[in-house]
Amino acid sequence: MTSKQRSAPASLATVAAAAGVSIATVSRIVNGETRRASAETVERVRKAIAVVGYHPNHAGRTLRRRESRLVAMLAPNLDNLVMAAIAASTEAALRAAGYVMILCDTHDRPDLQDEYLNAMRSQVVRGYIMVASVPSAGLKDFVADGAPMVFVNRRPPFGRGAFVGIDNVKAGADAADMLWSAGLRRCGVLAPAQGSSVTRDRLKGFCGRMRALGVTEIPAAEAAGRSHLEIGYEAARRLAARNGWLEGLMCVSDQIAYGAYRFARESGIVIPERCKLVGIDGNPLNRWIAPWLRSIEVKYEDFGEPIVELLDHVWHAGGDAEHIMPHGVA
Amino acid sequence: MTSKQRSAPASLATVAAAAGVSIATVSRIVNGETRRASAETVERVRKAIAVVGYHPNHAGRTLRRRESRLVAMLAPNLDNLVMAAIAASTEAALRAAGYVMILCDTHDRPDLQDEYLNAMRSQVVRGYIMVASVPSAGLKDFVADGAPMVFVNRRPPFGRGAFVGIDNVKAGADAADMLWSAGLRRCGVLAPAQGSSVTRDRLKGFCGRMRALGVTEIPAAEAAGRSHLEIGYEAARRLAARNGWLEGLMCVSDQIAYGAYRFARESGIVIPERCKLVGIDGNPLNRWIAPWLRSIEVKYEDFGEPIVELLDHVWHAGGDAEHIMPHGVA
DNA sequence: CTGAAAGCGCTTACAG
DNA sequence: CTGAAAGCGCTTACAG
Repeated sequence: MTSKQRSAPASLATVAAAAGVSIATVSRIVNGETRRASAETVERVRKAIAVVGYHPNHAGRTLRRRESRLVAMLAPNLDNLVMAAIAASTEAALRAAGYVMILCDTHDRPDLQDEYLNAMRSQVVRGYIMVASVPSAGLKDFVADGAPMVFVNRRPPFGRGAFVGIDNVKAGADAADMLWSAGLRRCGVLAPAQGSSVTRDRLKGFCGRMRALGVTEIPAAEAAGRSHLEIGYEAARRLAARNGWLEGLMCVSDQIAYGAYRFARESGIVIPERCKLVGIDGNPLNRWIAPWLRSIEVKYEDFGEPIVELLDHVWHAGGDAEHIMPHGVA
Repeated sequence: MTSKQRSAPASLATVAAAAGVSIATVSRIVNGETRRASAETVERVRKAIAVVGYHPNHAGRTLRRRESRLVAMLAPNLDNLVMAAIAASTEAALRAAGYVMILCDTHDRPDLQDEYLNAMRSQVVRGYIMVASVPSAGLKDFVADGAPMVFVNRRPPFGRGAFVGIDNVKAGADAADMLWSAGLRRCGVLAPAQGSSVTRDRLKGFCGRMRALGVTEIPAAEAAGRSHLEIGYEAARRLAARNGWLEGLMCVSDQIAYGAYRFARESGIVIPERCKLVGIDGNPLNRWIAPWLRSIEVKYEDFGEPIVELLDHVWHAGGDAEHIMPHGVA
């Protein structure tokens, strides 16, 4: 039975004393360098470790090695299954490589992003995974300093950097094809007001393809805000007020489609009979409760591997790099 | 312009040399002890900090102080908006109190939970927030050792510990009332097979209330698995196969209701006309795309504050404690 | 095969 | 008001 009193935790010195060997020897054995020690010593140290209940203290190791096994992920929010899928897969890939991921919620705010960047540097993290980063003074400094970074979804805001994401221009074009091949000719677009590179590219791809198909007029509505749900609702309201209900709507993200769906329902419009919705992201909830939504599928649960690969690349080779993920048409 | 070469980061010693003062003085000023230094010295040090680009290294501080500002949250998954809301609010509350949260995804697996507990102890974290923890050997040891822990949603598995969650028995009873007051008399229950304390309490409350209302037969179906979506689908299938479609279904969680909804749709059953669904959790997506679901509302975005309060309690006062959160009937 | 020793960056009584 | 010094736990050439 373990005592309920908290005593000073055992250190290498405690183990060394218990085993009657030097600290250096214990350190080597703890770190798996067992071939350079006699079997008998290894055994004695192992026993001592169990007896005194030793657990390594990474502060000491980090201080000495000048690097930790921590990797920071900065994400704009957690309330989106897209983020959850990216975070979960990256966490798994990092863990498999022996790293621990710290997930920071920046709320899409530059000031919080900088606060976290500084906090993470103080933790001596080994790398930064910036999911949908926002341009900020601190980020600019980190990039200039050559901090090991991988950007996800949104492209590096200051040029340099590794990138993992889909071809958003193509995804937008595919969304156009989806509506077109369903026979719809008069379609609108719903998007966030202050678009990131993601939004811009998806719009560009969609409109480009539509024009190539001979469509000259593409009604569009935007709305500001942080929640794509609310953006979708408001943009749908504006578009309907201006252009009435169109045959189809291309929504820059599935969450925007969810918002548009709600406004349609409240307006007595039946989706998809009266108006077809197409989104981008392939939200995993679609097949369960949003069967009315057709979406460009992105396998965010596959992002973890290439993200860690690129981080590795940044560590060892350095220099820019990108990994474009495939997307599907469900 | 910052150099693109990475040089050794500035330490207190760098600053001290640049300012022509001792390391101790710089340390004091960095830590805000400015009243014990002359204004002139403070100014000189501040300037030196800016010039050499100093940023504190927490490894050194943690080693010396024998404690960090890190708090670990272990959660069974991220792919549920319930978790996202708890994580986001806790992160905000911790940040306001000067702590940094590390979010770990245990995938509801005892082995991973133990792996993370050990990793977090090595990071010298100051506390552990166990969201829906699972019983494990490591957890038992940590509890016995008196590690500072707050349990969320699921009760402490080994007796001792602080707890934040709702009154699940009452929530189950409220769900029963919801169906009853809608005039439904023949209702079934959908639940996960290996129920946690959450599931058990919700079922207990529901069945107890139903019996009190004179209902003697309550058809129930269970299914195993990790995904409540799939559990809901499968349990609905089993119940329908055994009892046909009932008037109403009480789903232990909203995610289970989503699963049941899909099975109903695939079976040509119209929800809610043919069968009413009641869930528990108040998933924020309901109002957007699941208007057919009535749910017992839980404000998970309010959990952060009491969680941090209880952690504080554990640190200072110690001993068991609990904070029961209210829930609503939407 | 093993150990003594230096040093990572920081804090903190203590002395002055 | 300021500094010299010890020490937190660990790793790692180096010597033997």
